[in-house]
Amino acid sequence: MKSSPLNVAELKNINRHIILEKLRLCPLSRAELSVKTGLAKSSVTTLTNQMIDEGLLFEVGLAEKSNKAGRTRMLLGINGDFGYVIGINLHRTKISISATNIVGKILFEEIKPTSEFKNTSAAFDYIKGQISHQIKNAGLDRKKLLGIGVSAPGPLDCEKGIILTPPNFKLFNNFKIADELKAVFDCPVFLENEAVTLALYEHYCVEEQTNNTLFVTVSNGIGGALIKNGEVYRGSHGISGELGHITVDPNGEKCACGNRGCLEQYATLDALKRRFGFVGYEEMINGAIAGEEKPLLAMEFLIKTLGAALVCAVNLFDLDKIIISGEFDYKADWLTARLLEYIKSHSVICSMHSVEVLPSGQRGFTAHLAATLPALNGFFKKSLNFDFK
Amino acid sequence: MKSSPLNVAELKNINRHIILEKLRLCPLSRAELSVKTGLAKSSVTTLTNQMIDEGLLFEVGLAEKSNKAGRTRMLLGINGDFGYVIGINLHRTKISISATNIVGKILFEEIKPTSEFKNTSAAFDYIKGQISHQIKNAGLDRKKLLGIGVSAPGPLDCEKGIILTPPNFKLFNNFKIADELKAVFDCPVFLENEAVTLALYEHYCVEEQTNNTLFVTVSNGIGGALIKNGEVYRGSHGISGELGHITVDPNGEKCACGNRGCLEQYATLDALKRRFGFVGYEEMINGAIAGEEKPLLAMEFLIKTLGAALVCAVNLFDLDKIIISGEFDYKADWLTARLLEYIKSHSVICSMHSVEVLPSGQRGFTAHLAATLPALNGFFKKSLNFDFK
DNA sequence: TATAAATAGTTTTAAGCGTGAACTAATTAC
DNA sequence: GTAATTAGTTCACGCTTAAAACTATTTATA
Repeated sequence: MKSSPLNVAELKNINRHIILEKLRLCPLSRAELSVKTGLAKSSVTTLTNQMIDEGLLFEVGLAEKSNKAGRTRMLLGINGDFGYVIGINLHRTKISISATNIVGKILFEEIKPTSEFKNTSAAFDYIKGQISHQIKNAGLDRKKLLGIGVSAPGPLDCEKGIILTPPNFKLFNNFKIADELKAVFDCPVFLENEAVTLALYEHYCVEEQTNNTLFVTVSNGIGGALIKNGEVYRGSHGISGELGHITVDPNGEKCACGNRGCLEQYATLDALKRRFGFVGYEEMINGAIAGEEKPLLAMEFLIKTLGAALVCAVNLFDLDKIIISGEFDYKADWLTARLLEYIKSHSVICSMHSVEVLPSGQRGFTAHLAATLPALNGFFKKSLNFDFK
Repeated sequence: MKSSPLNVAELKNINRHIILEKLRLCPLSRAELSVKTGLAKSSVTTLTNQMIDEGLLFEVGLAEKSNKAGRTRMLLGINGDFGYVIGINLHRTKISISATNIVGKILFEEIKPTSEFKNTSAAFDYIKGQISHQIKNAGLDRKKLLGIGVSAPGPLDCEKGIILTPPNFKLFNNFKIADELKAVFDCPVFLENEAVTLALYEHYCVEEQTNNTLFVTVSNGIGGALIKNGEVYRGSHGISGELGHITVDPNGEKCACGNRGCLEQYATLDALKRRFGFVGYEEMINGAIAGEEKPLLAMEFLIKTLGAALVCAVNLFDLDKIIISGEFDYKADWLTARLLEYIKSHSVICSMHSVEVLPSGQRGFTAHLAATLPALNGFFKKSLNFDFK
């Protein structure tokens, strides 16, 4: 109801963030910033010098001489030491805690199996204790903690920061994790599902200019995260992207969700194992690539079911990029090429423009580090959400 | 690539629009505007007085006395005479042209069958001529034309304002209607599909606070428009919401889109007629309400197929409201109640929060008038799209 | 009827913003 | 060594919003 109008202070804040966003990827000179942001040279000088004084930026050094006439550019970069963010990845089998500074340098990481904790308070005590301990251990300034990101299995209430009632994950049932962490560490807390954090990774570190990307993670369930022009699309309640419950076969088995023949019953590794009797995905995909009959059958089944759901998503969201992550992200080119083929021949959208299907290809980058990204994103986007209504 | 940073002029513009947006629904006093917008009283005075000078606002009159101490509020309202917008609805069978002023008062409307035009230029000449003629006829000032909205059957390139290649609609094949109209009338032109314009109607004139609403129109095809917090969700290419091609039966008939068993083959009036041999929808729905066996069977078929697609949309978009418009918007309560029931028992989302299914209930308000809304929306939202990147 | 209290709206003043023009700084081409 | 070119700074200016003191108008109360 109440709006957030703009005053001059917020105006400045917004322009500062526009500069920050430009510098996130690589150092730039003041002159380049002026061109790229549209701000006057003098304004860039004022703002950047203030940010340097505050320790948020620093003068990286003179750019290489360019054979062009004129003074050499002084490159400005984001000062990683300005602050750091923490990522907590709550997984069904393990809890991980990690930290990176604002330019993504890893400061610490630690993983522990969930089996070690007998109840919520034990697990949460561990989290609190470990964060404090690691901050001290790494010699970090408590005041420079800019935010905590938490990724957890859905369903979540991202806005309120509550882990609702995830199946097979009783450890944090109905847990107000954002409030709890805020109370202890006095910093912004961002709760997201794992697909969203991985999608943010793709946006932050891999992609240049994505338009409308669906990030699909396949594990126990099948999650989807939609990123539109760098923004996470959220439904009414921050849930959205429940890809796993697209109907693949209206006459299929009953699913816990109330529907029949949901994608999750067909296109997960477990489902394929059950149906086709494989042990691991490597066996399946290698066999399929080699052209063996049985593995090919299984993969065709996967392509047909997952493909059908993706066609539905492409038609509804008008996607131009789909990124596959999770269980099937191994020798994934074979799968993605065939999924693309399926989508191309089954979607109306594809008659109008092209769609890409890509493997996430970030096996070096673990999901637990991605948990830091919502906090990083929060820092970089901070105070940009002024409201029109 | 290039950003649009904020300067003080744009800042003012934004705050002016925040005020305008508040006044769109009902007159308010300066004091109330101050509270609702968050702007200081003095700022509201400055801005509103300027807008009054420009003729955009006017003093409606003193509010009714309220038994409270203090000076009586002077209500401010939007001055309808400030300007007007034109809406052109290009339908397969008819072309309509209409105009309303900025507070929605109808200034003129005219409908003509498409059969009267033998080619594109004849039809477009008619449109140009009629607009000019009607503007003159109604005694309107050409300079006060604030924008033209065009609704047309998809596929469209809304951004570039091009009608692409709609099936069964050869009259405007690959027609750059926005450019053509801009050249003649020198004002902003907004091209949208009909579902979007109707959804905007729902947002502008009916709803108070919608969050995530899917607007479904059923006619020859089945279109969907998603409105999130008053913004139309657009996919990568302004298409999105291709609800009609959600797969309902993977083993169904081949569809022109390349897929099998698309919703459009089941849940349109034509499809139901083919399958169940009815003449009109009235017959079907009245029979179903009366409990007759055959009509009930047909309606159950409709509920199951349309319901399945809606479940898919609910799961993906995390909707909280679905509005049904078009062919089935007659005695629609019966249908919407049953669709809701179906969705509730088949969607994961519904286990977390409630979803509404409503008939659009705007049969008084014709689609051709809705064509004005993109232009109106453009006027009210103007210059609010500053870019972070 | 007078007065206090409350609310609406205006005026004045101040602090802060981005900008453009004029400036200095540093480099290359000739 | 000089001119041309690019990078970056300084400063006056016009603009913004906001806070405080102000006027205007109403109700409650005595």
